[in-house]
Amino acid sequence: MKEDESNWFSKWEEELPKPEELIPLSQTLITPDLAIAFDIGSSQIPLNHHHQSLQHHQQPPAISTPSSQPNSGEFDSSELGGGGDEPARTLKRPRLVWTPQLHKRFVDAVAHLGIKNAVPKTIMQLMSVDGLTRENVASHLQKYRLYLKRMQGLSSGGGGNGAGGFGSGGDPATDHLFASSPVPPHFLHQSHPNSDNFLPYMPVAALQQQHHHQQMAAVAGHHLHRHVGHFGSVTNGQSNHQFLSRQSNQPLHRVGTPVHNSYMDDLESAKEKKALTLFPIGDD
DNA sequence: AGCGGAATAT
DNA sequence: AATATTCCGC
Repeated sequence: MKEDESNWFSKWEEELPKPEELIPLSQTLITPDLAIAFDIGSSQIPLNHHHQSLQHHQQPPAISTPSSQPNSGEFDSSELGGGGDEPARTLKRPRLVWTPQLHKRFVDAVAHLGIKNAVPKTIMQLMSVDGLTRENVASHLQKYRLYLKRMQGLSSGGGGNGAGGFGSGGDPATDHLFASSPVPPHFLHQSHPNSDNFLPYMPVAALQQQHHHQQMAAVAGHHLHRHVGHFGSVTNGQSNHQFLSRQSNQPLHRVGTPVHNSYMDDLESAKEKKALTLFPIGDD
């Protein structure tokens, strides 16, 4: 059984996002509106591309909520109410789409924090995905917990598979996303009573092993990034290392160039509501 | 005052 | 169904 742990751990190592994989992650959620609003158009953030990124929703009726949004009167725009068409700077974040990659990061973060310390804020920090909000994580976490719970109730046979397959256990319609990442065993067991943190030691070596390849990480406007420096030690004597930490600052070359992944493309063009899709690429 | 979490809304 | 937003207790 201890092999289990080392085993999943090895897996975990392997599954660590490689630099290349991090890129798409980092050019995430900043909408052009936001970028503009922040005047950080300097860098890049090409989101304005036809699909793949934000989307203005239809704005809700009431104009209320005037109090917030210090729009600094620049685009005073009498907002909706009368115009009611282009809510120019009605800043509203696009819905976050939890891609398998993102979810994986989420799971990894939770796994390493231990269920106990895995709270939205901490998870968010560990994930260090730039546009990610605590609310995003909280919402996802809620759903994820339900998923885990449901799974514990079942025979342990079919639950946490996921790698490559799905439907194992016979629920094809199961939570698509959740089934796509390996759920660390301990998740299903129990909330660890007192001796939390099982992680022996983060083989940071493994990370370092990645050597300094082209560590291009951050890409999007590194300006308004809420990058978290690092997490030396959160609260409890958890074993926090700086494993996932990277990206954010590091103005490497702009990668937003020919990274055109034509994937679903207009697949959803039919839809009115597009959501922020971090990275269309889907591998694991 | 903010956070975490369930409830509720879209 | 998937996310977001609200509500409430700490």
